[in-house]
Amino acid sequence: MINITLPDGSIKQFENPVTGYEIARDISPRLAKEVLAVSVDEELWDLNRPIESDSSIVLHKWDDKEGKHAFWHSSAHLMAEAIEALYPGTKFGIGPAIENGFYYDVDLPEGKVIAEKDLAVLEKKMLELARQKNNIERREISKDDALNLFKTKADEYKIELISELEDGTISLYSQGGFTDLCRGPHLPNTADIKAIKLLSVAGAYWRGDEKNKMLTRVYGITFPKAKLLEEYLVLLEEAKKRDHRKIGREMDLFTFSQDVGMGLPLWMPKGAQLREQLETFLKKVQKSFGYEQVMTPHIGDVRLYKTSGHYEKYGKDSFQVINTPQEGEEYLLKPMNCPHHCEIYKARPHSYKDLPLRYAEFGTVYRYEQSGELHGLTRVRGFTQDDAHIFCTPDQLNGEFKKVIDIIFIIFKALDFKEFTAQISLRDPKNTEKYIGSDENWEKAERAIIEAAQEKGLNTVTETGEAAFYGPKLDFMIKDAVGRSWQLGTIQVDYNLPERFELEYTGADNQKHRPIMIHRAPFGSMERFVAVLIEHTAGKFPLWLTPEQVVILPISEKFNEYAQKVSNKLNNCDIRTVVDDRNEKIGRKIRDNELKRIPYLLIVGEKEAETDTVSVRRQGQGDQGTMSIDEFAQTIEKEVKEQMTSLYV
RNA sequence: GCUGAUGUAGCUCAGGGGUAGAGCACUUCCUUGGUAAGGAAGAGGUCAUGGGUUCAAAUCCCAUCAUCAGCUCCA
Repeated sequence: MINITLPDGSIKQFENPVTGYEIARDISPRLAKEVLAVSVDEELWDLNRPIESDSSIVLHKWDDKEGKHAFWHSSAHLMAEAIEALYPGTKFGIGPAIENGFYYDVDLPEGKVIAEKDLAVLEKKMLELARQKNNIERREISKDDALNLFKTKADEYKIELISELEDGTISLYSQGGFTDLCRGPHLPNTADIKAIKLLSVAGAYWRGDEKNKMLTRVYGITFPKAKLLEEYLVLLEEAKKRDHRKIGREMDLFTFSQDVGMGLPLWMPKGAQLREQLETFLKKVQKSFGYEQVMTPHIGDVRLYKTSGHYEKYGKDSFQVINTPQEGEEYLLKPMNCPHHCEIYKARPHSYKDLPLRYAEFGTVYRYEQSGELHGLTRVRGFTQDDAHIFCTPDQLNGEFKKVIDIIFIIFKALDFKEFTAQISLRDPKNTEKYIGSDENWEKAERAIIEAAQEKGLNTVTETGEAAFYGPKLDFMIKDAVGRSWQLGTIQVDYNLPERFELEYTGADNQKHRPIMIHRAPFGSMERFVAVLIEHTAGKFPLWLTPEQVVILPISEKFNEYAQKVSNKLNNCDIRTVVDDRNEKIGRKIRDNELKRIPYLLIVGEKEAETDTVSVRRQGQGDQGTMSIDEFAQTIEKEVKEQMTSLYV
């Protein structure tokens, strides 16, 4: 008798060894149809692998991660089978499932290439093979047998992988005429793969090491239903339409110039307006949390970064030292604001009564990024951090840390980021030379973060080895409107820089003590944040933030003067308004300004000019009727105020 | 940085060893209008840069630069 415990705690009993598929069928035929893989005591198994002892199981369908994973992993095998059929003699590297789909790295026979245009043929072959409804079968073999098998195929990649495996843990999966080394799990049959799209092909080094041979990597995605593929392709299109580089150009927000240099964004008036709005908002929030603005220059003496440790860690890979012509002094473009802020702290003696001190600065920093890493506003060489450093006592650390989390919550709420997770990044204990500072301080800092995150009830994941060199981090990742994840804000606890800079305060005991520093940037960088915001909103920013809130459209040039009067009036109420006085018909002006994502359009003609009114059109909602100028101004003020006050709740 | 693709007007893109193309945007004129494209004319390009091949190069070759994608997801 075998007892199978289901996730709801209920137990099913079976006489003989039973497979995941059989259990699903026992529950309902519909479930049996949909189930893709099974977790047996938290280990992922194939559906048709017999369970021989008492276990807890979870059945995975398409809608959970494990189900998709098995589906895509099998799809990778199906693609490999198709590649082997079309390009005999191909050697195979690895072919995992990834977040959205799968890839396979292959080494094609001499003289053969797979180009974008070949993907359609490959897709067709995959569908043809899937329709053969071949079972995917698992087989466990000894290490020697595995080695021999792939030696006959002369597949040095698989041989390399096998030689690193323990004997007794090696499994093969076969479908049709194709066999691959694989841990699994897989679908029972390739026939479940109904819709296939191969997305791209690119080079990738074997095991990610540029000293190794470059293999051909083919990316693809598959679905159990054609409709799901269609939806996915629509989503891809949508993501493409939201590309901040495209929208940034369309909306005249920012630009790049080869003559200024790569990765150095230029903010145009509307983009600058947007940034200013964000900065004003954050400054206001921070002020209410007791922050003080400071300002520091863009360069600093090399000694500063030697003290902080940045020079040693990043100096070689950074923008190089700037020398003064006469004295030969050495300066660096600042890659961080923290050393400057430490010097501000140091400029005066401090009592425990002064703490916490919270120094904030929209500080522009410059970092060398490899040319191939640059990407729009999300990866640049010069950017402005919404930086602040909190100097506090050990007693204050937990409270201060939690207050920073509150600020981040306010920002996410203000900008409608509803879904987010937090990542606790700890140091890699096996690789301590990557970090500065004592073990004791690291432990304290890591504990502080874990506790604060817990007390705030954050949904966290923990990654070891992802810490900054001077301290552990709590990073926030948001999900945007089309489901993509972005890393934004960061909070870091740091015991090390205060030590390196010999920061002190006098305690109640009249002794010198060392403050603790919190580094934090809720937006991360203004550049990156604006990019994410553009992609999240598709350029349709909330009213309080958008560079142009209102455009006035005179029916004909006869009413330009009235339009200008209305515009002046609204601008006096701090409503950002312009007049579209082009010699065009009203339909045209509406169309153009809707496409420019203007929230409110005001149509003014004879009727309105006579009665001091405006005809209001809300973006995407059409005609909203007529109201007086004052009434409209109040509506806007109210809407903005509601958006802003909801931010502080 | 490495691998590959791309680079033609402000934008989106066609073309292609022998006088540089379209649509949109822009300028001027006509039109003066009522809720998503009125009409006409015009201007705008050393075809990324530098070399080479050729009677002739925007086109073919090489190099450089930039942009895009991948190189981070590890059977």
